[in-house]
Amino acid sequence: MVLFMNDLLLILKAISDKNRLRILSALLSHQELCACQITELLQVAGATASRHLSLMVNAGILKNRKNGRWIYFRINTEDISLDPILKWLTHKLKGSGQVIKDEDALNKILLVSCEDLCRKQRGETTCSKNQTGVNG
Amino acid sequence: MVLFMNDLLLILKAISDKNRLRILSALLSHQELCACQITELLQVAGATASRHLSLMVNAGILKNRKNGRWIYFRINTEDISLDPILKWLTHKLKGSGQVIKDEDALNKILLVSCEDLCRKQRGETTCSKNQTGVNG
DNA sequence: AGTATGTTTGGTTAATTAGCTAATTATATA
DNA sequence: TATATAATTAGCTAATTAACCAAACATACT
Repeated sequence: MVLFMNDLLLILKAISDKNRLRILSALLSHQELCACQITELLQVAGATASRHLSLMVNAGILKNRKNGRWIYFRINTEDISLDPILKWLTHKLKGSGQVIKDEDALNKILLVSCEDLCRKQRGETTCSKNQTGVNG
Repeated sequence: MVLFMNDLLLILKAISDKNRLRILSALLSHQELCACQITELLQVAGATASRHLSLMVNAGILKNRKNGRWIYFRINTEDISLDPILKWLTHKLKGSGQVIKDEDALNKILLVSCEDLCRKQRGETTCSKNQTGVNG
């Protein structure tokens, strides 16, 4: 039960952004993803992905787990009050072109180790400088 | 089925704003409300309420009906794919202090005719100039 | 027809936010 | 202990958005 409308707004704002919806969609089908994998999927600066992720964690939608230098994110399944909206989103997202493209991209990303992924990202200043990678 | 993530984002953005969530909450318990009643509830300029309402109509969440000079808004119950999220929102909003306050305010607003409500609103330039009214 | 009036649209401003780079923090390894 | 490195935070800029007022539009009434 949410006593404050603001808590609900935190959740809603956390999912009403294209990149954050893409993160959620990715995690709906992959359980756990590293920050660097999400960075690679979105093709944004690592700091930007981190901002999105912490916003979603803050809203209670995601949880994270530290494993050495890597941090893995997953959907917060402990809060069962989120179940209905997650189910609704899953249904609404099914068939979306963006989701299909992301699924493809993710499968390629998952073939690369986090070490290699991060090394690649270190080499790039930002995604906007068109370089070939697992995603391009 | 939403083929474009953008359609879903339209819906999500339409409900991830405090004033729009208040509109939705009001319509979840009152079926149909006039633009001037919503303006009075939110205590914003008529133009501002109108903007919020048209955004929600555009997202497919609300429908409107013209009755003479008045325009009545209601939740779009024809799109049954919205049912799950409306139900979830209803549940999440239950007990919220803002919703309770709004419910009180609405009951007072509904005692006044739209004519009187609009006359009152015409007298005010904006809500910020503290005048006594059905809501204050 | 002309006037009154509820709502919407145009135009502006202030606040919010998503993105970047650079600096910092936290962890692993030489 | 020093270095390397994944992720976060700080600080900035550009884009978006919510609010206002004023003007336009649409409907009702004289």
